[in-house]
Amino acid sequence: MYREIIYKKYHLGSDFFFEGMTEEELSLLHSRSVSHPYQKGQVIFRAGMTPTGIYLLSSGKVKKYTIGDDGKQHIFYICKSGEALGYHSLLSEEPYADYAETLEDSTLTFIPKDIFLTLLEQSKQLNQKLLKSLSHEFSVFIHSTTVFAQKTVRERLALALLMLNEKYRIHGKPDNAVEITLSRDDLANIIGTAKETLVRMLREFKEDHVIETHGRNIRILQPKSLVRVANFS
Amino acid sequence: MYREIIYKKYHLGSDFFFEGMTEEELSLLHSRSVSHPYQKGQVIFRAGMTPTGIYLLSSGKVKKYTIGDDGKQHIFYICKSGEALGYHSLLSEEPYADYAETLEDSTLTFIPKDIFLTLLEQSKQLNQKLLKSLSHEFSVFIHSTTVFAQKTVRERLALALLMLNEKYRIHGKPDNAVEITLSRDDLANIIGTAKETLVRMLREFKEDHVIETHGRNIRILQPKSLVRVANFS
DNA sequence: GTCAAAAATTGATTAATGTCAATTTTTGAC
DNA sequence: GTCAAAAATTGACATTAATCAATTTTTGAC
Repeated sequence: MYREIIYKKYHLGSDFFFEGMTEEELSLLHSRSVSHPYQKGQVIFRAGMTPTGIYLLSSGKVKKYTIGDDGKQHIFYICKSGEALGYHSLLSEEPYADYAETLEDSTLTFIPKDIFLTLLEQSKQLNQKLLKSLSHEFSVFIHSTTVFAQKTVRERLALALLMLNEKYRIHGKPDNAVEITLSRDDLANIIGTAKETLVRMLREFKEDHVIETHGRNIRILQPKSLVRVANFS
Repeated sequence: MYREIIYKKYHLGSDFFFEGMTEEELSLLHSRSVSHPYQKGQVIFRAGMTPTGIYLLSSGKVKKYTIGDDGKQHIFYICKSGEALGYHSLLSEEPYADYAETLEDSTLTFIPKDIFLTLLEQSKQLNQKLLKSLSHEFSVFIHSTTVFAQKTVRERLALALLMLNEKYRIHGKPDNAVEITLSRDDLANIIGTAKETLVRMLREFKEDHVIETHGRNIRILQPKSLVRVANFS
């Protein structure tokens, strides 16, 4: 049950954008799109840059973040394979508002601006999917601001772990095999706290046998305890 | 200078949706839209309800909020006249994710779902404006989450006051005549803190002659001091 | 496997913010 | 204007989380 809620409240839904297109549309899409490997830690785009197209994440993981006035990253989203990146600024005709950076070796497909806009012009379906997805994002972001405005660090950590458990789930493998691989700094920057505070709370969850760690990797043993800790409905 | 930044980072831009429409489109829009007065404190829609149309705020102010798991309001946006409400859930085909409630006596125009969707079907311009506005909202919300994740209560209060100063500005009146009228509870629920903490910080700002209060009303004397306090760029 | 660099962890302390319980002020109806 | 109810303010205290300074563990290149 909680899994559907996590999905609904944390997933942006930019996969599906290019589903159900006609042959013609697909061939236009592929005509000038290029696939490119990225190493772990490579920046895909930066805040302030002008977009020249959009990206599709074919494999790997990408963190999306802003950099606050004090220079610290705020990671507000983790993309997994299938999701699109960079369409907001293309559509709003504004420079990028955020940074995108790979968390592991990844493959991205670049779709040039003119191709994407031509497709958008031609495909009523793509248009509707974008409108629907962007409107859905609204609910994701107001949930997120509410969590930050009202929940404690412990509660936010519990929620983040549940969210990451879904992001790192591997299709076809059992639930309890999920390993969350993320630096402590990144995890702290997801929940908006100091690394030291994060580490202390992880230790508490470990002592309560809610999670276990192998090196930096985290495995969630009792998701339902996290739901309880998060005070989450 | 800071005023433009505040506008860019805090304004959703749903005014303009119906600008520049053809005579035909306008007459369709007006054919079945109804204007209706709302008293201060009336709820316009609630989270979980299914939308039956969208609203245009012709006069007055509306707070948009969620209710957190502990029952507290999180006010994430203040609408002023000209802005639209409720279009997200109509477009995402999901129940309302938030509450809308008038902060003062207001007038709202209701546009039924079928009219709005027909217009959307017919007007490429409306379609593009929605896509552009919804994408822009993304930048507003990630700014907002970053502020909550990284800034102190004092900094958030300074930012909220600057934002409200723009919202409560009256066209044609001098800047220093703006009076922010909002209950302390509402203001606390905007910045995500306890009412008592908010009151203490307001007192500090008062002692530093950055603001002055008349009853519950707040007048900003030195916006630039607030920019400095907010550590804001 | 080895080893240096990077990352994670821990401890001690300080600072920020929340909570609870009065008390005072303001508001809005009459 | 009057007055009760609602809202705002203040004080004392508890709790949460941040910071600073070690120390230990892990990682990744060789």
